[in-house]
Amino acid sequence: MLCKRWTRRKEARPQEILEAALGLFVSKGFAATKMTDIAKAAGVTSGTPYIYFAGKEEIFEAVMREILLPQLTIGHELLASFQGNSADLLKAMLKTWWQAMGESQLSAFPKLMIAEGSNFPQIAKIYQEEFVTPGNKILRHILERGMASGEFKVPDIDYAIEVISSPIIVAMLMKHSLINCLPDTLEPERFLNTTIDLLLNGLLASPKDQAHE
Amino acid sequence: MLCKRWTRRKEARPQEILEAALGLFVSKGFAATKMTDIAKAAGVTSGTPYIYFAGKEEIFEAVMREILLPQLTIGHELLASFQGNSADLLKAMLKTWWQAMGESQLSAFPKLMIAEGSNFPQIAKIYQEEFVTPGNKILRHILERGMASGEFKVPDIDYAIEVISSPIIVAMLMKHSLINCLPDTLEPERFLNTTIDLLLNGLLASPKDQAHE
Amino acid sequence: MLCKRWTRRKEARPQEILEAALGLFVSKGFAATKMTDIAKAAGVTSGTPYIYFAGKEEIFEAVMREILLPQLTIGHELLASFQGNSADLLKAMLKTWWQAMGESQLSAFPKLMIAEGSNFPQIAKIYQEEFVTPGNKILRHILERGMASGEFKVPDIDYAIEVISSPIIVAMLMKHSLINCLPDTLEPERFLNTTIDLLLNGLLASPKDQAHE
Amino acid sequence: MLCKRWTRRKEARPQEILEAALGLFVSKGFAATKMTDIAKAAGVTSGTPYIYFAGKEEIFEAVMREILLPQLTIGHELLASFQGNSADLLKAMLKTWWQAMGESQLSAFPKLMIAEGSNFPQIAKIYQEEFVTPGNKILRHILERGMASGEFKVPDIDYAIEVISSPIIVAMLMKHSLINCLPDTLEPERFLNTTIDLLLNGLLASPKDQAHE
DNA sequence: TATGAATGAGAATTCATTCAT
DNA sequence: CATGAATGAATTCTCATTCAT
Repeated sequence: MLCKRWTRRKEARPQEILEAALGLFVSKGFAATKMTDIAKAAGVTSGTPYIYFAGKEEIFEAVMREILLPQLTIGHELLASFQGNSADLLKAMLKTWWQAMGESQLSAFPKLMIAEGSNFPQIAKIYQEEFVTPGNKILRHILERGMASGEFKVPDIDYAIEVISSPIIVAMLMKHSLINCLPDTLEPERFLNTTIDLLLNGLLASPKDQAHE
Repeated sequence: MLCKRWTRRKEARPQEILEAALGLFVSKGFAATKMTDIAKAAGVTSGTPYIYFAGKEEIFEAVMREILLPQLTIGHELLASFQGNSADLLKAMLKTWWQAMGESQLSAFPKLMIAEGSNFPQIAKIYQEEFVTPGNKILRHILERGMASGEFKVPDIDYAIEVISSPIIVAMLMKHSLINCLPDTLEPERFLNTTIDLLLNGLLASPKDQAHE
Repeated sequence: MLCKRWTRRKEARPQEILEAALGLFVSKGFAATKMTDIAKAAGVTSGTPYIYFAGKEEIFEAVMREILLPQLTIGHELLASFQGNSADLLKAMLKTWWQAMGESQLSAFPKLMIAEGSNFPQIAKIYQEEFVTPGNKILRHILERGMASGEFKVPDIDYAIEVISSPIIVAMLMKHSLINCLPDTLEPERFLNTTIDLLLNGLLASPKDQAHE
Repeated sequence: MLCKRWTRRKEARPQEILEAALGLFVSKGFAATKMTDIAKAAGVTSGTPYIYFAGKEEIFEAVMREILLPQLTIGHELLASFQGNSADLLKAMLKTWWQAMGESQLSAFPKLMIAEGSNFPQIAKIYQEEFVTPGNKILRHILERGMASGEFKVPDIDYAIEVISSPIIVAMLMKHSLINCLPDTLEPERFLNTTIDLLLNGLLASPKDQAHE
């Protein structure tokens, strides 16, 4: 309190505040996170966040812009560089997303948006337009690639995109909800593999399965 | 003072309050719903809900017990009475669930539990134990039925259940979140059909597809 | 609720309500006693007390008038009929008061008046004028009787009255306060005897003591 | 918004709040004192007391700890330093107590504890254990000193303590109750003198009295 | 008379935000 | 820039009282 050992680079402050805020939003939700807690977690006092941000909502938005949105580039990079068939690309993409988001604090974002989205339409809009839609575009690209090569047969591409992304989204939600949690805890590896297997091969037993494996 | 008081709906009151509450929880979330709003929406004044329920949380729980949980019987009835192959049973079950929940206000429950579950572990527990788990059991039953008849090939049944239920859950969430909403609005029929097609047949083009259709 | 076995004499209602109220005031205090509780304890429903009394405060006043004040006659009767020396009369009077009030629910009255008196000056005034003052007059009468006979030597009669009544009052308060309660519980017999001994003989050791006992 | 905010009394605030609270508790009782009143009386707004205290009950407890309990040391100091006979010590002690409590706002404490003790057993316990019991110990000490020197003859020491303290307690109660108040107001000097005279010499006229005066 | 559902003013408490220092 | 004490609007919940039946 009285002694700050080393004078902080002031330019780091906003980033520190955003990281503190993300951690708290993740663990307690937006409404239950007090500004004072964010300040404390960032090592400053209650008034300081207001120097950099207009209020709690703006911090939420900034967290999204500064921390979440940059993750999309990982998907684009994978898409641009991937060599191989489309099934493997889809697998790789889902795994990449899980690693980038599911295994980090960012997995809380779907929950946050679902919980608070309707209270903050402005933020929901940004999330939708700058994260969900681009993400869906990547998926669409993969599906079209697979269809073009004759590898995939996609019944209804707009909706298939939603179906394909659902399991990953649900897995992220489960990490932050107490609920839905199978026996006890989700094993991501098994979950991802099962997801990919089902999405590629379906439930129906058939010659294809034998052929494929 | 200046009132009509007592239009003698009496024993209907609790139900009216629960319905009003559900409507508000659905549209604004639990935290953002004020007790006064519930009262007003039910056509009473602020004190009345407290005659029947101890507080907001208890209203939430009652909504779940009185309105959500009874829906499970629909699934059980379908399961008991269905004659036909397992793929058709799965289709029928997903359609039934969508009709019972997805097309009613109950579709808000997944959202509510995700948003508020960690604040009300007691309620989350009931939801999990009395709704999710029984629902999963029904799905497991269908999968086992299909496996026994040689119709299904299920990679990892515990996780497959989660994967299969994910699209429906996500569809419900989308109805109440502003986000994720493809172009504009979800067409449930197309969504369901796509879901079922993908889950049964997978994405991969193959002889099976031709065979099946 | 639905069946009242025997139709109550309606004239008994107000009295029943007052007795129920006294019991609750005694055990929970005035503020913490809800009108609904009084009604329930009297075997009627929440609206009924209002047929007979204007409100909670009026019930309090009525309890005092109907139940407490009549006790004073016991003191007057003792005073009128007592034959013997004044020390014995004082002893008898203190014991009588203790029996009439200390050992009944009425012992709660001093506590109630102390706790609530300043919120209900009207009631405090009645208590003062119609109970305390007459009680003090009785004591004064006894002291004057003792002084006239040469039995008592009273330093300052107005204040002596207060001193003499204090231990009984405190004993009543202790019964209703959790506090002050010596080792564990007060033995009224020992307390009264000690009070009387001290008030008559004082603490100082002296020839008088030997002479007296 | 339109404020002076912050006249920087800072570390004085808690004390100011306690003093404001004591004043209000004294004049209106605990239940009738609203947090807003305390705040206003302390010159702050409604939220400020909650910065320093968890709620009304904690303020009550703090008032007792910070303002009442320290008074006991006065009694201990007198006991330790007094030279003279035990009757004079008893007189001195009663006068000291009256000055320390009876003539200050602290005289309201017996009333507060009687009125609210049963609603706050925790606080009543502290009052009993840290104030009443130590106070009684001091009295016991004086009585034992007088008995050892042959000056006092005490019939039943446990109960005598209660009898001896009763008049002072009642006097404090009278200051805060509207009731019991002789003609009009109590003259403490006369009350104390009468108390001491009666407790030492008793009512009975006898040779001792002549001898003593 | 009696009922008891409903009223609604009132009190405690919380916390995002401000601004004197 | 940073502080952190103070603000005060907002919200939950209580209960004495009313009055349609």
